[in-house]
Amino acid sequence: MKIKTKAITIEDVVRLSGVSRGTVSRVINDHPHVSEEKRKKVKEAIEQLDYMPNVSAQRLRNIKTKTIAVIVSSISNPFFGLLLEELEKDVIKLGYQLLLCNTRNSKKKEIDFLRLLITNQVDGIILASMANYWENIKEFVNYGPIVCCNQFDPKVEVPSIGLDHEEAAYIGTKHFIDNGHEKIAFCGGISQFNISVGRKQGYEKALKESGLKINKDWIFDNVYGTAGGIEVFNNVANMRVRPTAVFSGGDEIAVGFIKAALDSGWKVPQDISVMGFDNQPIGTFVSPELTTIQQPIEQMGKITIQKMIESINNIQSMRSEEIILKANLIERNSVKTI
Amino acid sequence: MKIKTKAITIEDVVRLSGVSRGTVSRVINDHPHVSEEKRKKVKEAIEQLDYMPNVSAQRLRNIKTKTIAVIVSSISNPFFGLLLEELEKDVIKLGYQLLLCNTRNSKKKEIDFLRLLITNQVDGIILASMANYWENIKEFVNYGPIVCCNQFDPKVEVPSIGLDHEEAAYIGTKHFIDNGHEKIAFCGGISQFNISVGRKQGYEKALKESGLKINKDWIFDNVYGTAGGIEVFNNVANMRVRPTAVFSGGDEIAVGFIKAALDSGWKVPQDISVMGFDNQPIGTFVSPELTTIQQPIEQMGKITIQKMIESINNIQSMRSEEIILKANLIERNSVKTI
DNA sequence: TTTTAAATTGGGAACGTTCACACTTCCACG
DNA sequence: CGTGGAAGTGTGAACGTTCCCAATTTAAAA
Repeated sequence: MKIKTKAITIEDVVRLSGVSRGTVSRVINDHPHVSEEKRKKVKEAIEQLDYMPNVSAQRLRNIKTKTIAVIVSSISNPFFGLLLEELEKDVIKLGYQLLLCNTRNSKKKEIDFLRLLITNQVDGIILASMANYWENIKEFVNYGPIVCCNQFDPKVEVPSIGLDHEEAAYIGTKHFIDNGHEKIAFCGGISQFNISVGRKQGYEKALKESGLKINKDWIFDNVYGTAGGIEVFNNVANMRVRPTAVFSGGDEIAVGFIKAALDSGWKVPQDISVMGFDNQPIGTFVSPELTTIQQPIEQMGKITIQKMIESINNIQSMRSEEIILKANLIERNSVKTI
Repeated sequence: MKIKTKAITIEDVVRLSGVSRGTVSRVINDHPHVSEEKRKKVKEAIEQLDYMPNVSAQRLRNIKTKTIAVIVSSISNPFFGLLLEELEKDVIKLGYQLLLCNTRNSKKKEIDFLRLLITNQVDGIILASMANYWENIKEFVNYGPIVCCNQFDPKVEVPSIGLDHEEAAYIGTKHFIDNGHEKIAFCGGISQFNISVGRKQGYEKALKESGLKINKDWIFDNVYGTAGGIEVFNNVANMRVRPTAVFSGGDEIAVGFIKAALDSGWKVPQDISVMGFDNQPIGTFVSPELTTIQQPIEQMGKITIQKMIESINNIQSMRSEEIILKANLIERNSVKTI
């Protein structure tokens, strides 16, 4: 390969255009108080030299990095994939870059990533998953904007954008009830902070509202992945009084449940109805297609970025603020309807 | 929030430790020629002040960013999710960061991202997907290391790590043949550069080797996603002479095909065998579970990072080099065996 | 015309590092 | 006891910007 040539700097532009460094800088940054004539000259010189400002120097001078870090627990989790896709799209439009921070739920890694804020390597951090308790993170708020996305912790002292999990579970459970189901089971998904708690409340609320009894045997906690769904099915299959419907805390759980049911010769939704959560692509790949709850990921991404930019531009605005989004019911074929 | 306090700089360490700036810098960078006594003093001061070097200043001085960009066409594509997970893991270990570049197959965006190299914003770029032809990208090689991962283009003049798609398709097709299948269909997947071409060659090679005729009607090109799989099934269902096995260029295609088959009352694999590609999680969520070809993503990530680091450290080593990995057959239940 | 304000322009200083160089000290060796 | 070289240390310069301030020009108001 060719030897990397010495970079073109602002001084080269100065020489070619015949104006001063200050003026060139003003042109680059679209500042006022530059005559049209010189502005044109500078632009031509920049064009001709294919000059691009050195970002490191700009960062050093400005203390702005035009970079935002996103902390997720696992990039390969499809939910985060979709969320990242959304965040990236919005962030790029505004001239920012996205730094990928994958924690695998390591508390230490999360802290290391948060330190990016202290060292001025990023302008802000989006916490899309949280491995530590807020107590252990809160100090970082002093070093730059943090926005939470996808989860709530009532203690959090920054803007949080997330789903109303209680309402989501309520809608789902209500959908069962409206279609004549009275014996409804609930899988809590992994009890990540208070997401599960909220969902269970929504589930119970819907039951109570319709005068249905809550049966502890039908509530499963810490169910995770397809394996978890299969396990739940095995439990259900062995019950004397079985539920006719299962609200599950994730599409994988639902798919696992359905798979186990079909494998045991059951018919879905005739013998048992199942509802997923998250509206992941898998839901349409299976038969019957999964009725599920959809998170408004696009909206979540948009608002997160908006709040982040606001926080970056006006450090005052970094206050506790919960933005709660509504879930959507996606009706497909895994729920027996009237 | 508290007002962001003025950052602690090397000068603060100088004052507290009572040595010179140069010595502090030497301690920070683990350079020799520092007495144990002063080294200790400096370390204590750093500890006490919780000092962290300003990365922007280091970058400006060093022209090293300790950041690597990864260009992918879509983060939400599960394959890239897995690959990113792997890349991130290895990169972090070496003290680098990962900048996420999502192109959505936009040629312009890809070019914009490649420009990060020119502006010294990253030390290197991993091209995990390629929206442009190599001709239009090659100039960027002059500005820093580029490594290709996940695809080959014979013209590419940098290290490339990828799957031997020809062999992968050969293995898959052979598996059908070894289990008594003689009428085997092929879905090419999206014809992304020469991936599809290689696969088709492997498919044809296996057939020829066993003296089987190639039937053009059974070769489907540009099939994509579950919808594509369904479409292929509809085609197959209407044939007078139907294949008994389908090799598909992606798990989604395979799942779509199976779904359509089951919906039409077919039995899989009794009535028709199906093989996927990529070994995505979906494959285990469906019934029958999908027999598929697995890409060695972990290995691919590891080697990619290794080549990238080599290229960064020794700019000479940036030459054309193809590293071809072997695929794995994952046997599950979607292929009728003898 | 004179005064005043605004627009335009140039150049020094600063951002926080690391590097190159110069200087001192120390020790080994003849 | 002088000499050479290595180890240890401090300081000025440089990396490439942007900001601030002062100087100059221009335009508007009186």
